[in-house]
Amino acid sequence: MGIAERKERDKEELRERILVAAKTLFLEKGVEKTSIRNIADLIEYSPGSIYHYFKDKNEIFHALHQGGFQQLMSRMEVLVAVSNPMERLKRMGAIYVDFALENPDMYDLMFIKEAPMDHVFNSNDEQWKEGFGTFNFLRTTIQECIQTGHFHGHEEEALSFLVWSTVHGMVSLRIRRRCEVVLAQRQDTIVKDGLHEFFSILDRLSS
Amino acid sequence: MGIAERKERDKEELRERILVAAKTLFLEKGVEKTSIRNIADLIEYSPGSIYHYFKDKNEIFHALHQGGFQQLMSRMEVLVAVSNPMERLKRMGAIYVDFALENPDMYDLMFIKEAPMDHVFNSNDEQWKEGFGTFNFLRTTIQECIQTGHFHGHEEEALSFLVWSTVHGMVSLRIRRRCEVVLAQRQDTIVKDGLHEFFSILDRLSS
DNA sequence: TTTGTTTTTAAACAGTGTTCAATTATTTTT
DNA sequence: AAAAATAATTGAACACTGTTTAAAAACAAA
Repeated sequence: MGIAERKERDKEELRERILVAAKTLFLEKGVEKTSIRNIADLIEYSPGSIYHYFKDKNEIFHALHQGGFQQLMSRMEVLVAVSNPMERLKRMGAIYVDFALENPDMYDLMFIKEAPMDHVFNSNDEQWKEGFGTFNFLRTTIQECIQTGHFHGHEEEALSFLVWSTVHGMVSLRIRRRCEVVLAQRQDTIVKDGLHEFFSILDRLSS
Repeated sequence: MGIAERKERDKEELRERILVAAKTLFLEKGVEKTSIRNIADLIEYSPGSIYHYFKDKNEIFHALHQGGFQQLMSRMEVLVAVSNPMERLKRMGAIYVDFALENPDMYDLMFIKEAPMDHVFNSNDEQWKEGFGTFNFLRTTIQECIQTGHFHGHEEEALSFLVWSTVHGMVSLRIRRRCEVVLAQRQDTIVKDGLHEFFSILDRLSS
């Protein structure tokens, strides 16, 4: 019965085409300003047919949201080879910032956009555990830092949140263009410079 | 000619009523989900009449945006009485975070939403100087910290950006509900706890 | 070829921001 | 006070939006 399989493939292919079109438009014009009709036009199908592949617009967003976490997670994989937890922590920050600055729109989708977070939260799919996993990786790294004598007197969970917030804050201020008004002359380097300051603070806390 | 003045006042009053209604709805349902018709309903006028007082929905947003900066700035005013720059820096962070958590939608409007940045940037002078002023206040405070022997080896501008990013990161992750999935059990306290960790890091950098 | 199932479509619904000619209210001039 | 001029307000219309649904088309199985 190769026919059922082929139909399955065809269906999966069209689903993928919708996703590609949606991603293109989302990253180009933003989620809010992209309509189902825009997506339908791009793949040359009727608006209604999209609802055969996705329950609603949120589900399309959700699918792309997941993809982003997988990308970020895969970038982090090289870090398992870094045994020194302080070194790993810093490299993690650099990877995070690089990912955000190289894929600002995807980062926006993942961490900034007013997203259908209800959907993400309610979907009991294993899949958003990617995001969970990335944060947990940060937590265990910081735990190791504490175990090896760094960050004395600090609480692991709150400190992890603080570290995440610091890198997120820098890239999101940059992406949402809040530095432009206030730091016009060094827009391009300010995030890297800020990260550098952050590293030097971390180093100072080690000794 | 008191009539012209009275008309002027009446016009200003209705403008204000539109702003109040818009703010109520924006903070209640979000900017995107508030329609001009909703605002018109609330003040019992027709949708079209709103366009006599504001060019478009963005201009309403923009007016509120400005108001937000003035609010934040006025909260900061008590800090001129704090002479110790390190103490002032910490109190500043606390005020910033409190403002954000007490007015999450207004904060969202000011620092997270992407909509009106072109408008803010293009709108001539005065207006965004509020924002500029607040950041400059942070910078001079940090300058004083450096002058009094703190943050040795750090560069003032990048460090200021880092500090801003840290508090912004925490509150924006909270406001955009990115902690919920990953820090479900202590959502309500995580920002305060994170800020506490931040303060203790700052203290450690002082000595 | 006929039946049954899946995919696709066009039309419709209720909503959106915005524009505009027509109406109403108010002020100024005669 | 009546007429003219000006300003404020309206409701209908336009071109969109996300989503639903009955009907049509496409296709597989009998």
